[in-house]
Amino acid sequence: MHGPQSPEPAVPPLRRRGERMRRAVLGTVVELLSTQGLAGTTVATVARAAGVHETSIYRRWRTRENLILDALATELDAALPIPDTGVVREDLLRFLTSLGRLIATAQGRALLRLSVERDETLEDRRGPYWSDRLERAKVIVRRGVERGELAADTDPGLVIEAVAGPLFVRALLSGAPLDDTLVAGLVDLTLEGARPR
Amino acid sequence: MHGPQSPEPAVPPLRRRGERMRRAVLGTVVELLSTQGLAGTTVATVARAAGVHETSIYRRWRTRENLILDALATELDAALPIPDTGVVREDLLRFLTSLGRLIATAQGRALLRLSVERDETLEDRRGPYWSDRLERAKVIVRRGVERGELAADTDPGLVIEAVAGPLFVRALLSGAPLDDTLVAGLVDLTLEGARPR
Amino acid sequence: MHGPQSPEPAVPPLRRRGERMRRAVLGTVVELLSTQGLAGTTVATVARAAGVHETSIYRRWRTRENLILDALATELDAALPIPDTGVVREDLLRFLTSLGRLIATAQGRALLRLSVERDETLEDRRGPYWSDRLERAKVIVRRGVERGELAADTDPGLVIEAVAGPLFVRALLSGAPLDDTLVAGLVDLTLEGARPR
Amino acid sequence: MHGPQSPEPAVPPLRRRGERMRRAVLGTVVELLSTQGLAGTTVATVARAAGVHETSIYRRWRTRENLILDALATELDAALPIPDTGVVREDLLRFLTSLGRLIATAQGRALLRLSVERDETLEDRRGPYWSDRLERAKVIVRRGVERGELAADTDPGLVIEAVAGPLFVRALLSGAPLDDTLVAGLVDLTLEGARPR
DNA sequence: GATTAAACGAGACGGTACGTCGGGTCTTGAA
DNA sequence: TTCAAGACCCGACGTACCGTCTCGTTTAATC
Repeated sequence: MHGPQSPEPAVPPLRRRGERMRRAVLGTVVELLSTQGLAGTTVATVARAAGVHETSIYRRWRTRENLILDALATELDAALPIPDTGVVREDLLRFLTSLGRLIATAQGRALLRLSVERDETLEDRRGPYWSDRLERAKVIVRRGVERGELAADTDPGLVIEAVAGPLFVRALLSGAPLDDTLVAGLVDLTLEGARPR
Repeated sequence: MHGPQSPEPAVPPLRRRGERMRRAVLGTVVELLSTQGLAGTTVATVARAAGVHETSIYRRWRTRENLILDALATELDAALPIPDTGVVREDLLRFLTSLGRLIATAQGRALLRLSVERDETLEDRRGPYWSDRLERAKVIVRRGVERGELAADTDPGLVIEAVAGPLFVRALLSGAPLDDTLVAGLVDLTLEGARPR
Repeated sequence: MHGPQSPEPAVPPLRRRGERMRRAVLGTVVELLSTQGLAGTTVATVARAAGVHETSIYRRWRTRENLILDALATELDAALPIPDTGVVREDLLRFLTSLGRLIATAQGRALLRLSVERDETLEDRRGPYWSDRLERAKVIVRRGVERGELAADTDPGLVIEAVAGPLFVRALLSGAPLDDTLVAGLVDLTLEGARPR
Repeated sequence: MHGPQSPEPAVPPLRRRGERMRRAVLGTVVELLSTQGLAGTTVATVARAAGVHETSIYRRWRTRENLILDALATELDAALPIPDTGVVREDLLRFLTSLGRLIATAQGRALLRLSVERDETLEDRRGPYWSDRLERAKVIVRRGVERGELAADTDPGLVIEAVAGPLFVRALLSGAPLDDTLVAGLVDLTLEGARPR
């Protein structure tokens, strides 16, 4: 407040209160999602747990959906690094492993569900989350092509979808586990194909 | 009510009225799902549209979820044939095309979403629907292996997941289209692999 | 249940539950109005005190206003008898005294205030309450005219308004007391006039 | 603050900017009251229409009530002259006509309603407005008594209440019109009485 | 003409109450 | 027995105002 030697002299020190509140609420949301699940994460609950008034939440986020989405996006951002080991197989393995872990998280599952519940009447701001992450992973394939590891006409998007798709399906539909053997199997299948050699 | 000369002796007597009502309600549900979406398919709406009292629906199906599930399962059953052309590539293409069409249906999408919304507190009766269909498709791969078209150590489940997964992902998350080139690309990628040859 | 010898065979014995609830809620409203005042009579308060769910109240009365109005109208109906002693002065005195007492009641004051708050956007269902009561009192004047006690061209409505008006004004605006000397003064002034005789 | 040679010793200096703001806001309040009614005159509305920040209004008037009251009092003050023609009937006619016109105004009606809404929990600063005006009108009656036009024991307050009361009642409760024949009828009835002569 | 205290702009937040929606249960009368 | 009809319970969502608080900025009177 009085610090004259503050590192950012021109930065407006405003918005302190609002920012604190925002963090507190979003943190509470993520925590509740993990412990109580989606249905248990009601606005009233969040408000109480965060020590904030319900109306304040509605003022800022307008709807429960926005609130939860914001929480998840904020907390999950930058959680999926794109590896670059120089070997495409290794890159895909690491990427898929991270993705699998993310999906297995409480937050991951919550965001997945929300992404699916996109209502017709709602403009969409959720699908993009996952699409973006898959989009960014395409570079792994491109680098493999450049290095000659993969065929020149390989479709990066297709490869990423082929390896990542089953993970989502398992999480969303079958509930089957997402272990390392699955990941390795998928990567190898996609790289080498099922034909006998 | 007690019709003794009923033509079908094995059919449980009674239930005449109930059966008509059941069909009417389930049909209404499917129609509403297509036109109003999942959120718009409320018990009250269904009751009104079907000319039935809400209470009767609750009596029979107990919860809204059961109702919708029943409707979808009834309408969608046996809608996914497993082709057998003698060529694994062709079989996979046909299977995936059917699956894509099914998913693109209003009912298909509705069932998909419902399958995802499985709450922690709810015992699951939905995942199985899709798992079963994928399970049955494994035979396509097995036949390919037997014919020598595929490597002997090919994991049938893995192949099916690899080709089908992206379809689900697109339907649920990205909303990207499910066209023939996607299907062909997936099948070829999975069969031949991405390595240069 | 099956009572064939029921005394009122044609009367629908329905609505038992609803009626009990209605009485309980309306009674609670009147009581709260007396003790907590208008502002303290909130839907939530009423619901709690009546042991009824809030939404049930909204279902039946739709708005708080309707609820309170209904309560007051129900409780106050037929609370204002029109006397007929054969002497116009006596009739007016008694009528005014009743009216004053009614106005002084908690319910009376509440209904008065509500009657005034008639919003422009609302079709009116309140003004009539008091207008009706004044309307019915006109007969007192008419009988006085017939008996020759009052001038033949006396306007009954005018007389009633002249004697009753000040009571309302005191209750609504000045808060001055409504005692017997006021009532007597008003009646005599209206009957005899202020001119010296 | 202590300026000794200040021309107006009692007038507090400062407050130049504030005065412009004050007029703007109060004017807006009255206008909104006329067009939108009491319920539509919310602090936010006033602030927006007056081009002033909400907080500034709260700072100055503390509550919405004070604001509206201040607006009305300022705009309505000195709007009700006490005539003195030398003839009591004429004086009463003129006074009542002015009063009727005032009541019919948007501001008049607004003030009337506010006067009525005085809540138990609120100390009263409104009733006095109308009481004062009626109080001042008593002199009309007193002058009539002095001139011998009215009986010596005439109660001035009673006469004023008797003629003015019905006007308020019509405005507040019945919504009936306040025309000249009503005014004349009331005055004559109160002066001459309803007895046959 | 620079300074300084009061007033104002701006934006949250706390708090109360209203009204709505939808899922699910219970009771009663009638077929 | 089954079903129609109508309430009711219950929990959650979203909205509208009123009033308070904090901080930065302008304005206007004073030095």
